[in-house]
Order: sequence, then C-alpha cells, then structure tokens
Amino acid sequence: MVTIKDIARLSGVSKSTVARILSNSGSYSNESKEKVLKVAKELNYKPNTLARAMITKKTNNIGFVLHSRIHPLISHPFFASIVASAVGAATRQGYSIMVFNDKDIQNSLENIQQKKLDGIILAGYVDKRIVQEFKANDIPVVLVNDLIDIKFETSYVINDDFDGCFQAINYLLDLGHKTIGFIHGPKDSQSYHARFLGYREALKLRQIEYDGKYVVFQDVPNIEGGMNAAKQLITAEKPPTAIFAGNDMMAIGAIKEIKSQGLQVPGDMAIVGFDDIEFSSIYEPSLTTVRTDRKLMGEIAVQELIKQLDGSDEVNVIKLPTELIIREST
Amino acid sequence: MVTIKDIARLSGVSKSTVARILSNSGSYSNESKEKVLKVAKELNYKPNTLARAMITKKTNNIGFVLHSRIHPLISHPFFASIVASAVGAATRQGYSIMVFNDKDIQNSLENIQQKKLDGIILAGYVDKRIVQEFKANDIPVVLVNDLIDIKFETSYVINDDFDGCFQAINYLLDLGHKTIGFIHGPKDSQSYHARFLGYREALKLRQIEYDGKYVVFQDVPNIEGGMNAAKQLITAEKPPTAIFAGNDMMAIGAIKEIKSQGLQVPGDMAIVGFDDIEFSSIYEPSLTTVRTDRKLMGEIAVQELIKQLDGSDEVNVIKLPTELIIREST
DNA sequence: CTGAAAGCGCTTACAG
DNA sequence: CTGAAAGCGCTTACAG
Repeated sequence: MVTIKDIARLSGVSKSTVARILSNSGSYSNESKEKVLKVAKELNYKPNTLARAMITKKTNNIGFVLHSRIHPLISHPFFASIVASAVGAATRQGYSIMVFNDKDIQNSLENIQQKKLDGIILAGYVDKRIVQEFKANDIPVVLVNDLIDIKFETSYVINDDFDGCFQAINYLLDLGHKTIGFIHGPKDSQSYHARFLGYREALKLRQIEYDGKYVVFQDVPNIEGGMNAAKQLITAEKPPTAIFAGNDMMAIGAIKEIKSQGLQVPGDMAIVGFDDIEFSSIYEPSLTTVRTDRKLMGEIAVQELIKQLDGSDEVNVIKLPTELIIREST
Repeated sequence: MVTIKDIARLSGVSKSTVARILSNSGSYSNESKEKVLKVAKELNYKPNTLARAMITKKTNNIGFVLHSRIHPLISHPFFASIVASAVGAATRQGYSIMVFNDKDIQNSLENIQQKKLDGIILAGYVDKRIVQEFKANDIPVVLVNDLIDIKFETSYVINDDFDGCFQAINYLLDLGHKTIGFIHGPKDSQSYHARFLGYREALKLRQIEYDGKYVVFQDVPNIEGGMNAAKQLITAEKPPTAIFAGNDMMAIGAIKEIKSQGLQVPGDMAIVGFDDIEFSSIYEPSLTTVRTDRKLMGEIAVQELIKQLDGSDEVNVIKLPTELIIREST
C-alpha cells in the first residue's frame, strides 16, 4: 500500500505537506502541490479512509437499518425501492450505505454501534428503545415510513397516510359505495392507524355510520393476509361493496380471494390498495391504489440525515404527499 | 468515548493487558481478566473497530456491488432477494455489507477501494475490467449471477441456466409443441446465452430444426421487452405455439401482450419464464417457470468470499440447480 | 510555506 | 503474566 510517507519521500517534502495538499487544507506552495500530485498519481495513491476517519471522527458511512416482522425486509418491493434510492442519494453526496436487516434487530445493535457509522436511517416498524440506544450513543437517526411510537425527538419521513386513505375512501364514496371494508395492518403500526383515521374521517364527513365489523386487522400485511381478510369481509352478514386494503399486497390477496369465489372485481367488489408497488399496474385487474413515492422517501431520509451530520439539530417531520391512481379494480 | 486507556486506568493494569484481555489473545491472569471485564462492562466499552482494522487490516466489511443496465438493480426483485440473503449470511458470520449500485459503476470504483472492504461480491453483468481493478488491488472478489466474460480466475456462483432452460423446453416438447419461440436477453449476457444453448440442445435432441426467426433479442429484459418480443413472435409467418421467455418479467409481458390480442394463455400460446420471482405465482395465469434459488445464491456468494478471506485461494465455480415449476401458463 | 511532533485507539512483538 | 514501546496511516496545531 502506498502511503503519504512514500509520496513525501519521492517528492522531497514532509508528510505534513503531503497531507495538507492531499486533503486540500492549510497552506502550501504551488510548486509542492504539483510535485506531490504528480507523485501521488504515479503511485496510484489511495488515501486510507480508516486512518482519516480515526482523526476526523467521520467515516462517511451511513447505516440503513431495516426492522419489521416481515423478514427479510430489504427484499420487500416497498422497502427495496427506498433502499435503492437511499443508496443513490448517499452516493451522490459522498456517503456509502451499510445495510442491516437482522431477524432480531437487537442482535445487530452492538455491531452497528461499533461500525462507527456517521448516522442511521431506521426503516420499518421502529421501536422507541432502539432509537434511544442510538441517541444515547450520539448517533444521529432519521426514521422512515412507519413509527410505532411517534413521540421521538427525531426527524422522520412518512407518507401522508391519513390523506391518502381519505382520498381513496372519498373516491369510493363518489362511486356510490355505501359500505366499505377496511383491511388494517398490524395494530401497533402508526401508518396503518393513520390510514384508518382517514377512513373514519371520510365516512364521517358523508355521515355514514362507522361499523367495526367492516374493519379487519392483519398482523402480516401480505397476500395471504389480504386473502384472509377478504374472506371475512365477503362472508359478513351484509358484505361491503368495496374494500380499502392497507397495502397493495393485501389488496391483491383480496382480489385473488374474491375472484376465486366466482365474484367479479370491480363488478361485485371494488378494491383499492395503498403503495402502488410496481406489480400493481401489472396485475389483472390492475389495481387502483394510493401511490407513495419511495424514491423520494429514500432521498429525503438521506438528506435529513446529512443535514444533521452537518450540524443541524432541527427535528423535521416530513409528510410526503400521496396520489390516488385509478385503474381497473374500481 | 470510552477507550482501553480508561479501562486500564480504572482497573489498575496497563493498556497492553487490557488489549490482550479484550481481544482474547496473548496471556493474562484470571485476576486481571475479571477486573478488566468488570470495568469494561461498567463503562459500556465498545471497541473502536476503525483502530483495530488499521492494524489487523481487516474491517469485517464486505462490499456488495450491483452492476447492470437496469438501474437501480437493488430494487429489482431478483437481486433484492440475493442482497437480502447475503446480508443475512454475512451478519451470521460477523461481517457487514456495504451496498453500491451506482448508475455508472466506474464512478464508485475509487470509492469502493477506499472503503477498505475485505472483499467484494459483484452481481449483475460483470465486466472484466472491473474485476481486474479489484484483483490488481488485492481485493478478493466473488461473482454472482451473470458474467459477460466468463474467463476470470475468480469464484462465481450462477444458476444452471443451460439445464434449467433445457428442462423447460423438453417439457414444452412433451406437451406436443413443435415450434417454440425464445425470448433472449441482452446479447452479451452469459446467462441468457446459456439458456439459449439449452434451448438449442433440447430441440436438437428431438430433431426439431432450429429456426432463427423464433429467437428474439431484448436488450432490456423487462415487461415491455416481453411485450415487444411477443408481438414479433405472434405476428411471425408461422407463429410458435409456445414461448420460452428469458426471465419472468418478460414472460409476464409476453402474456399481457398475447392476452391483449384476444388470444388465450395457455390455450393459444403456452408461456414459460425463468427465475420464479414472487410475483410469478401471484399473476394470473400463474406462471410456469424455472425456479432459481436466490437465497442460496446470496448465501453461497458470501460463503465463497469468506473462504477466500480466510486464506483459501481455490477458485470455485458454483452452478446452482434449477427446478421447473409448472403452473397455469402452460 | 514548511516540518517535527503529538495523537486518533488500538495491536503486537519484546524484554523482563 | 505484564508493561513500555513502536506502529497502523493519517490529521492537526504549532513553531519557525
């Protein structure tokens, strides 16, 4: 490995001067600069970022920590997109991303702390204790997507879940639906809860009485969860004519179940999802859904974190707008 | 930050002794050990892995570098699964994974080298020069999935593309199909090429003459690529009765196109894909496809890399078996 | 503008 | 078994 010592020797100046030139700090003569840069290039010098980080206390590495009951979360299309976009945004700003997605986040915690990351992006279902762990170690944290306990003093970026669902329900009401089923995700998820509040608000504004029997909870919000929930809803005493599913996976599961019972979508039952994962436009019938911008989520999470790394201590709550995408399932 | 110096002071021994005890090397008395461990715990000591890495020349970090014309590749379901599984496998063995997926890999190269990674997993379309760059810098590399130029002296893990396709074509022939279309991926991809060879071999063994007009190349192997290819194939002079698509995305695209022309799958045209991404079982008709084991790919890539990090210099070519999954599209 | 020196937090021979 | 010392490759005051 070539070091500044080698460069110093070959260019006839001291290590200090080489260091100053290569890190572009302090002062040096043009003459020295030329010599040093030339030698560095010839030797194909690459600074040792570990040594640098030891002194500057900055690794330029960010941890992306995924946490949820779905495992592994990275390969989940929703989160995969966020990770992808975060990697892109971080790269553009000179940071690299280390990914953690242990089955039990508690296992990774020690490891993550020892990696000397400049900051952490925490995605998925975020637990208060985990956040506190990082804060106690003075590691800046930004939260993404879902929050179990929302009262952190930490920046976070989420979708406007309330409004997204509110719009979707209004749209179903506009279509003339009077009874609308709601497939809820895990009970302790703030995101699903906010969607649920949007649902209630929309009903309330149209003076439609809320009936708890149209709300089904699913701990695991995937295809099967959607199928199970749909089964319950269509066998209800007075089944709804439309269903809002908490996410696209459950929406597709619901459609599958409904079709398998010989019913038509949207003829017998209209379905709306949430997320607009890539697959939703490909599936048949294509899914009416609330689009969330995962690319933006990843980018803003990185941007908020870097703000903190640059010394800001403002706590920002970023709520990204959603958009209702109307397709064939309604 | 608590350092070994603090521990030394508080437990009344030297830094050297503390270091030996904490890194469990060299010799020390039981008495010292107890004192030191107690103090370390009380102070909530976390070793500085940067300092350690500087001396041991080992960061316990692995780079996962994704490279392809599809961008970002991490969010592609096929690769997302490989990354997810690699992260899991690495974690279990005490390594962390840093993800790189620049639009232009050349941009990241310098950065990757400076991050002092112990080794690299290169996934996607791998370019010879990239591999040589790493080798020149003495960074162990394992290749995953696709290889543009196969003559590396590097371990790599791929699917048995030839056999997977061979089986699929045989199965179509068994169903009575005499003319089978083939949707090829990018021309310079070894994986697609191997599938193509499997196709030709299967035809040959049944003495069916090969006809180039049934082979369509697609540079971007996605839904649209599949639609375009299918369009060409069904408007051919004597259209095939079945199509093997180079991957599931193109297969689904092909089905969409065929259905949109008012034709039936599999009635008018049978379709087989390759990969068995999650979506293939959900789509309707569900897709007959060649299943690849992405979880295993990620795990074995990590395992092969760690072998090298542990000093092995054997070059292993790991070809993972595939399995034909028969569903509704044939 | 420049170089010697100290130091980041650790590991590793080495002498006792 | 133990401690002093050197060193990993860099940065950063500081004195000249």
